[in-house]
Amino acid sequence: MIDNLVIVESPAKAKTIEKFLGKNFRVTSSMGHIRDLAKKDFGIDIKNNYKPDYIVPNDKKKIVAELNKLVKEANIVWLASDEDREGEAIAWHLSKVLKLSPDKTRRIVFSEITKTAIQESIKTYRTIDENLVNAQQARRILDRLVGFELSPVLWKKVKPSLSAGRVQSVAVRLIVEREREIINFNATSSFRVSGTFEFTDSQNKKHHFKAESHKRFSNKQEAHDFLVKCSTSDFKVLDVIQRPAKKSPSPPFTTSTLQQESARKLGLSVSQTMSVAQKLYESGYITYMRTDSLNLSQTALSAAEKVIRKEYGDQFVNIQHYKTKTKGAQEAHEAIRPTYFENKNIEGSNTEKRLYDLIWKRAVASQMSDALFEKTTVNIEVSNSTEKLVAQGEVLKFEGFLKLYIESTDDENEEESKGFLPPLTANQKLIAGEILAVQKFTLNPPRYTEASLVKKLEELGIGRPSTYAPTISTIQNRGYVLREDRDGKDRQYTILRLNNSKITESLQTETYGKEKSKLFPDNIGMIVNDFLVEYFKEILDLNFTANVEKEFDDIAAGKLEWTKMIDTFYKPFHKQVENTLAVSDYSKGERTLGTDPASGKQVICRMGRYGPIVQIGENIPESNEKARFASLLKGQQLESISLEEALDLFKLPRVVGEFEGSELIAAIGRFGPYIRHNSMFYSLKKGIDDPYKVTSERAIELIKEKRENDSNKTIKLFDDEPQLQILNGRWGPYIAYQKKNYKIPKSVEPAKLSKEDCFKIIKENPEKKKKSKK
DNA sequence: CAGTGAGCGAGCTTCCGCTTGACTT
Repeated sequence: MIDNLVIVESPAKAKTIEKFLGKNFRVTSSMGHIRDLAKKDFGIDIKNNYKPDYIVPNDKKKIVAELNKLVKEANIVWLASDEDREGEAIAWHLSKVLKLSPDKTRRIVFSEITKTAIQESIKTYRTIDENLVNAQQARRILDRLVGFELSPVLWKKVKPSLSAGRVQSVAVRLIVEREREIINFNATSSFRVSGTFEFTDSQNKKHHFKAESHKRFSNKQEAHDFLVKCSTSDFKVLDVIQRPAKKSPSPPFTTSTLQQESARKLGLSVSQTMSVAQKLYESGYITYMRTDSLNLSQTALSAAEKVIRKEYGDQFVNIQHYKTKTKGAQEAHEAIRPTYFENKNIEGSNTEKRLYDLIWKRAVASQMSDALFEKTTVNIEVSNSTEKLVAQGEVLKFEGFLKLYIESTDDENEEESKGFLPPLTANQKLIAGEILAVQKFTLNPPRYTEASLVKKLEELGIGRPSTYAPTISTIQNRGYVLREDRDGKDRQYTILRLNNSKITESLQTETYGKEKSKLFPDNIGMIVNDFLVEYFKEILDLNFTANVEKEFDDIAAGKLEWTKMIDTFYKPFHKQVENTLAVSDYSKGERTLGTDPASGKQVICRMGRYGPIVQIGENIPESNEKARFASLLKGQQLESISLEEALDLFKLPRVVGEFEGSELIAAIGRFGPYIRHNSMFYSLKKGIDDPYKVTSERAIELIKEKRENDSNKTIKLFDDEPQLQILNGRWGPYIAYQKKNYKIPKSVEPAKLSKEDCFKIIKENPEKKKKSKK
């Protein structure tokens, strides 16, 4: 017999709590939700006032069976799932599925896992809050209705297997719209003037420093005019303004900020971060990693305080409570923090250690004092101009939390850190050194990274800590969005240089637009987005989630009937679905690019069966006219391809010449440009060869080079067994036989292997397991 | 891996949020 059975959501949490509760309590876990809507017929009886059809999914049956067994033995069952909408629903589903009688069931909640909080919750148990459960049911059913009605519309009107939903479709929209802003962005430039100045102080010591113009000069002529004035000007200090400044530490991590910092500092993707954090949590090193709360428990605060006092001293301590500002935050947990602040280091993999270090530093720093600075601004008078130059300096007076932790930013063009300024006073005469006017271009809005997209979604109140990583994966798996690097492009900028009263002009080259691990919309993402925005404006609205959340709050407060809310939403929505099916065309992102100068026929681009294509002319059976097709290259988008680029696609494959009686053909394939000869493929060299221009001489050179390499590749052949080869590969020597490759054990010398030895290795090699499809 | 693009149609796909392994590489 079990006196008290406590059910929480996660096994790691169960283990911790069991320690706090003593012998009369048995703690187990439900592993999250144990029931969900059936997939058949929506799992909702729409005609019967949206009656949900809940089932226990197969992978939860085992857990439910175990729980049933434990419940039978228990006197009292304590439902201790999280203190939020989903947690309340989990408790309710448990009570239904396990058929818990009200007299032996108690609902408890605690928002931090500490002994006092848990013992307190046991004293203040309650019953299940039906209103809160109804708010969750409304949330669940709304998501199911939206997802399962919209997705099939896409199957019929765009492409099978696509998906749409309240969260993912808005995520895709953000990326598509940002890309269009970037495509339509026109960089403008202006000139920024900066110079070095020199003076000698009363002790005869020389100092120099840098200052720059407040004003940006809109063109070269204006900048030049200013430099001309400077060339005959005297310079002196107009005034020196000093003011104190401070910088406060960031709050401890939530899921979203952890994902952002871990991407910036450790280069991890959103899902990598979560799986490493999961490991740390299961090992008991950190608190729960899916949270939107900034709160730290009293116990945690005291522990942090102790560490700071010991390691840095009393003046570094500044214990404070952070308040969550995020829309729709549910605050069922603490912020992410080390379980034991005393543990500065942990055991584990390299990545686990580094992520733990980040979490530890961030949590400790959040309880440390502000960093104090003194900022100095020096205005400099230019005698021949009304423009002033400004020098700014910053001196750190007290390190505070900066001793431990500096948060990174996504801003790639952050101001370089301001340094120390020499002691300047008003009226100090200055001698100008070199003065430069440098052309600076405006920057396009930044593309999203996985982590900055999570940040944006969180700001909009869309999605939850447990779904950020899966959502980011879904939109990539559907092909809506690609995570890619892009090479930068070169551009020239002008520098005007004033030195010894002479102005010289020079051109320099800079790289811009280089991208690393950024999210780009792919063709299908843009087509789906445009379709959904056109026909389902309300759901694609960035505020849709925030709007329905208000109604969920009303349901939770008992002010609104959940079925009524769903009905008000569903009736017009469903009508719109039917209307869309009736009126919309098949959506393939078609765009007319212009006319082909050679044939005078129309050139269009669109989505074809195997991907995006360009098409010249049409298939007209009566006149025997055939359309010509060409696939877009990787990286080209239907959205932005020009007529010229489209026509270029038809120039390949191109016959370059002849060699050994066979044609040399240049083309571009999946792995880049190549030369085909006798059904063999020879890659063109990146950055050197151009498939449109490559000559037959160069092609033959490449073929000979490859043959030479291939002959070095061969270690041993067998006359009586031509299929068997011993070769040298990228990872060392291997055996190739019937299109399969086999590793050669390190202990043997490849060249000495006999035919029999090879077959023995082949036989002993374990058959590779087939990739199982989920 | 080096190309394709018509049309028919059975049977399938799909949501968000709460969890942790079971799977590969």
